[in-house]
Amino acid sequence: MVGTRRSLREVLGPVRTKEIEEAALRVIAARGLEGATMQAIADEAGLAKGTLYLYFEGRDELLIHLAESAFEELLASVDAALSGTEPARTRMEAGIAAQFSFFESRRDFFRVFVEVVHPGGAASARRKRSCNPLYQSFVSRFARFFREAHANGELHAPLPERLALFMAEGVNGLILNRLSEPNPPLPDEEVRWIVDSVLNGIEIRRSSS
Amino acid sequence: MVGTRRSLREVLGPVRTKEIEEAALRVIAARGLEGATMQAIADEAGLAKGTLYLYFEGRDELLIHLAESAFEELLASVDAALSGTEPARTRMEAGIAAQFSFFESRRDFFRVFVEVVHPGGAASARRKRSCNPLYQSFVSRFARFFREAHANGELHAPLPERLALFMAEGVNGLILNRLSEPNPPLPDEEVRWIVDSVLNGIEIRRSSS
Amino acid sequence: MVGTRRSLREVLGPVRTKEIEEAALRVIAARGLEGATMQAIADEAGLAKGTLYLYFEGRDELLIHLAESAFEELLASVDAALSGTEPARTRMEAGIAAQFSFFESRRDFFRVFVEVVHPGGAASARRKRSCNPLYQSFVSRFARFFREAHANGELHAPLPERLALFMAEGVNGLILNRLSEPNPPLPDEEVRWIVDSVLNGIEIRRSSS
Amino acid sequence: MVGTRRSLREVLGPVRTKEIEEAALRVIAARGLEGATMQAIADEAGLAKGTLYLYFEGRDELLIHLAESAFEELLASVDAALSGTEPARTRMEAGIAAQFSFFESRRDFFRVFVEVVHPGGAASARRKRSCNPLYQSFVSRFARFFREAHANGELHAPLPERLALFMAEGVNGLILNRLSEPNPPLPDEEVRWIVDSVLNGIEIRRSSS
DNA sequence: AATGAATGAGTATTCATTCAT
DNA sequence: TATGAATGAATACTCATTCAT
Repeated sequence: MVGTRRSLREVLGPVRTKEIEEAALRVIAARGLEGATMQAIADEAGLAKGTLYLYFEGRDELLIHLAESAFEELLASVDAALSGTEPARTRMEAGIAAQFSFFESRRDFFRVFVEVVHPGGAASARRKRSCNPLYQSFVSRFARFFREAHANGELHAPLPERLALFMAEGVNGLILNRLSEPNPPLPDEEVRWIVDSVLNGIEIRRSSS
Repeated sequence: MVGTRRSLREVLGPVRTKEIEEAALRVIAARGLEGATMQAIADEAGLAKGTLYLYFEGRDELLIHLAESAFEELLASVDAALSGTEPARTRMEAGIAAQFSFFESRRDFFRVFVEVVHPGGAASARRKRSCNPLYQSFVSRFARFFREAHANGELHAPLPERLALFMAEGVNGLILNRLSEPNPPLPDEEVRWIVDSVLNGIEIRRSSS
Repeated sequence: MVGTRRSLREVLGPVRTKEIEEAALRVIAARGLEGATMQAIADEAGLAKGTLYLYFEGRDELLIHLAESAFEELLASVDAALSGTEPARTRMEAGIAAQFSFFESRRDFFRVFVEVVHPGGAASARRKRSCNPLYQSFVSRFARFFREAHANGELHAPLPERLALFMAEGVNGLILNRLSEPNPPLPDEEVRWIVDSVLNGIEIRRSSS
Repeated sequence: MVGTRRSLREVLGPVRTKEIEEAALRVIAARGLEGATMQAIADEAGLAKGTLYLYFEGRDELLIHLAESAFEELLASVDAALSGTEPARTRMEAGIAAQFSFFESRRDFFRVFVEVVHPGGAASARRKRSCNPLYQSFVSRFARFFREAHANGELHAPLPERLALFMAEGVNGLILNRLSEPNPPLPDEEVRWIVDSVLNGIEIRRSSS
């Protein structure tokens, strides 16, 4: 009995936490990051404003936690995509496709991601810099992939970290752009085109016959 | 003499405008975009709050003007770099180097750039969406370059706009990253590496003997 | 008990609203409409500035609500006075006495009344013009009275709306004047004198013997 | 020569003063009293903001002076109308007609009149109470008229000051109302109706057969 | 005498956070 | 645990007034 009670509490906490996070996500989707006031989140969650502070220290912590939760998903799906025994090209396509689908399915969260992630961005005075590691760990997945493929002799990637960052940001730019495009191409096509361009290069080499 | 007097006054306007812009830039550098309150900018400029409103209609206009001023410089230098008769590789290196040096010399402004430019970002509700064209015109310089090089047979760039965006964002990512690196490589090296990677591709093609 | 608690909360809203309105009234009395800043009202109410916004959407809404609340009282008492079966003279005296006592007991609010009511007044750009109907409905009570008395053959009032307005403003002028008079006559005397003058006329008609 | 110079100065002062007052009047007409900022008045007058302070101590003094100037006109025309040897009814009609035409020809100024004149009105904290006398002197013209007509045996006006005030305000109410009427009657008709009502009274007296 | 750049106190309003219930 | 009333610091913006030129 006592055990039941205790576990109820222990279970309720994470549940409420999740509810609040999801409410916050919906609010951000609808009204932007700036419009995501504590009141708006509380309303959306069907809770009182003060209750939010029982589960999060404050607004900043809530947003950071939001980003972290989302990132865990992203990392998991990128990891799954990049690992395996297929050729590097195949895995790279899968990894970037994962990046695409993550942000496409949460396009509204994308802005939070961008803002929370870029260190020193807008509200950085308040927000802890510690959000950065999130992005680092995302990028570093690709970096590891490049490093291994380089070691394998599959890819020529002597600067895997930089390459990973370059790719990640370039892809993000494309995804962001898609948000404002009326009829963007299918994600898969875009992924294939990116990977193809980067792997093959875009320079036309004249055959010295 | 009278002419001198008059010109003094006429000159003061642009000077103050510039002073304020520079103060704003410094504040943004130190405290982020959100921390760039009118009071903080006025303090930094050694002026009274109200004085700012003699030169700018309001905060939004000031920030937009800031971005525009900077962009004009960027566009001019990118244009100069990309035009010419040298081979595509050379010009591309020059163009990206221009992008590098622009942001390296104004690294603090980078954030404004990013935020003002990305439509829908944090404070976008207030800001006019019209800032977007700034970024568009920057990217479109590279797009045009790719389109022409594609027509020339110098590059394989069937989707020049997307490629330009991908490159621009990728490069921005690298620049941004440099801000937090203790000892970043020389910009020129980094530029060469990027261009090389993109032009040649990173896949190692086995000779089919 | 639980019911008591709940009703406590539900009761607090109107109470606070009333408190704020009364504080606002006091401030207006002491410092004029323009001096009735949100800060001043909050101070007078013993509340924080922000609290005011929990009960009123903003300054304009507060002032309008103030006027409306007061008007409802006025209308009710004028209605009661003008209706009935007594002779027109008696009811008219009662109606004007109601107008008198309303403004005498709230002399400080009089200014709000005047300003809020007169369309196009000072701060009218902000305020919705819709306040006007308040005054209209007050005047129209007298207009109806005159119209009916005219139909009855009790009074000669072929232009009841104009007459009502003329009377209302004339009486207001007298009330306003009383505010600065050291020893104004008793309201009742003044009312009788007004009604007498208007009903009998002031011209001395010589008997044509 | 010296004399000429000096007189130039002496003449310029009043001229500028007049120019500024007229500019102020135009601004008030167009933008309301609250919109009559020093800048707006200066622009309208084709002068610099600072110049206004050479002719008026400040905004309040300017507005008061404005009211005073206008009142002098009003008083003169009312005086002319009320004096004479015609019967009281005729002179009273002329006096009220003067009041009508004054405000009809300066309808935009009417609001200033109302606000500046009513002691304790909106901005009264700043404005000196001394504006009141303006209104007093206007009203007192009618008061004197009633007193004399009472003494003459032409009118029954035992309380001439109150009657004058009552009439003045009542008439003002009608004028003000005309501002928002689409097709107000001719002023002369309205004047005749008012005077007739007040002189004859509106009560229908049954003949005691 | 005339200017207009500079000032800064003052305004309404927002919202993260606290705490008594 | 949950509430939501209360808070007050912070923000953008206005405008009467001053004063060096």
